Amino acid sequence: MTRQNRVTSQKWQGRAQNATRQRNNHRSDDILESALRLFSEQGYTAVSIKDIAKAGGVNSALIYYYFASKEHLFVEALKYSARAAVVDQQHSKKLRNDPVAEINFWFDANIRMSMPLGQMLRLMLDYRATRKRSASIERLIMDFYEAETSLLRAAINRGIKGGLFQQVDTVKTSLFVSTHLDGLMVAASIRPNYDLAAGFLQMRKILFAWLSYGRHAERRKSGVRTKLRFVA
Amino acid sequence: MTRQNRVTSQKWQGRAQNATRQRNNHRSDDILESALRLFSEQGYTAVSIKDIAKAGGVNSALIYYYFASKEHLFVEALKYSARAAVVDQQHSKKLRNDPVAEINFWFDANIRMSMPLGQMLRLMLDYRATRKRSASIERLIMDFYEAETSLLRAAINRGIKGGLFQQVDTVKTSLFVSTHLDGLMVAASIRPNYDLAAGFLQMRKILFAWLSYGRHAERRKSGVRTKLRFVA
DNA sequence: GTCTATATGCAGATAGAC
DNA sequence: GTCTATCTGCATATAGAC
Repeated sequence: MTRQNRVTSQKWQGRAQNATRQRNNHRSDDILESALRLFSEQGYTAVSIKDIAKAGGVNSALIYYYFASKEHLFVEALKYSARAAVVDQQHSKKLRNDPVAEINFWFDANIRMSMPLGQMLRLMLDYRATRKRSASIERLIMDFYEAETSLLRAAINRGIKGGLFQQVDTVKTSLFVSTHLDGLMVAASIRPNYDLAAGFLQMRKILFAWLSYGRHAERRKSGVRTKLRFVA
Repeated sequence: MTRQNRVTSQKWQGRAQNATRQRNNHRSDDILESALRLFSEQGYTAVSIKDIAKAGGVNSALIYYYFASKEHLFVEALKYSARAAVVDQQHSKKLRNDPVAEINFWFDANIRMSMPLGQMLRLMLDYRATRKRSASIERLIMDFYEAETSLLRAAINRGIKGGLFQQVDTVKTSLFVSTHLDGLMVAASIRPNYDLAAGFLQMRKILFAWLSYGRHAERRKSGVRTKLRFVA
């Protein structure tokens, strides 16, 4: 590693730490956003530094002032996309006593965030392709999927405890949904005219069927008539 | 298009037609297999012609004797992978009167073929990234997904007609499964230590729950006690 | 911080001997 | 059909003026 690499790397780490508290919208952000978009659209090797510079309206040499290398820029773009793709979990807290509404909210949030989610997925796939495993990125990926499913897992758990859902394995069930989300993203990327919204709807429908699978007989016996709000 | 391009292109088309009847294992097949493997592992732009030549044990110039360009080689590798990834549908015909067994067989076949399926998926994603839409490839992709789901759709249909399954939308349901398959493939590519077999099992479980959702009460009333072979 | 100019290497592709 | 040798251009990355 050259002297300049170390310097640039440290400088960036400093900026990254500040990024959360102060919203300094610098050229480096323009670069990151262009890089994220182009990398997710065309893949790492297909995109040149000059492409990114052009798209971001900056000089190509300036990229090397902010980032040590193309590789480094890619990693920072991946981190950037991870921050952008985390689904906002604030608004769902008021729904804590209604698991069905909470899960519906979670799906809506994922539909809204499908663009950054798809971008991040493509970058992660790209990352896996060429580059050797880095502990920090490995951690980033795991944390992302953990954040993605934690709300869902908690909501299902509350639903089970409240007697609304059957006793499913919450870890396996939320992993199932998370995997399907990945499937929706790639299907939307690959298949011509794939209806992403319909895909989400179908997933929700089948998930709720699964969660209440076997509950019908009981409900009928006990005379409880829960309205099935979630059936489309 | 230069003269050589046309010639090479025609020659290849000739070879491709013969490929089904006579198994002439030529250098061009070595090249295709190496190309498929490397493209699926590292992506189109990350792999050089010389990488492919080295992996296939041939001279890099020879690739241009068999293929007009790197682009052409990629497309042929995609076609090659599509042929390799089509799930064998012959053995399932004897199961025609047992939809559950047929669907279980279908899942097993997909697990067995997960490697070529994953390869093809990654190539298709790569194809979408840079290259402009080509009608023949567009067709290839649609045909592939049609072949993937047609057996499943037919089996579900028979299950419904036989009173085994509830009246689901067979198109939406099989699209759901197909989308989930994509999700399983990318999850296995991206996530560290992802358990692909467990993912398949969970999908199957939830699918069968969905297919018999609402049937329990009826069965209980009529006294029919179908053994739930499909529950793990 | 931002620019111009450029070093260096490797990629895709071709010519032509055998 | 298969090889060696090579052309051409573009990519990453750097030097250094302002």
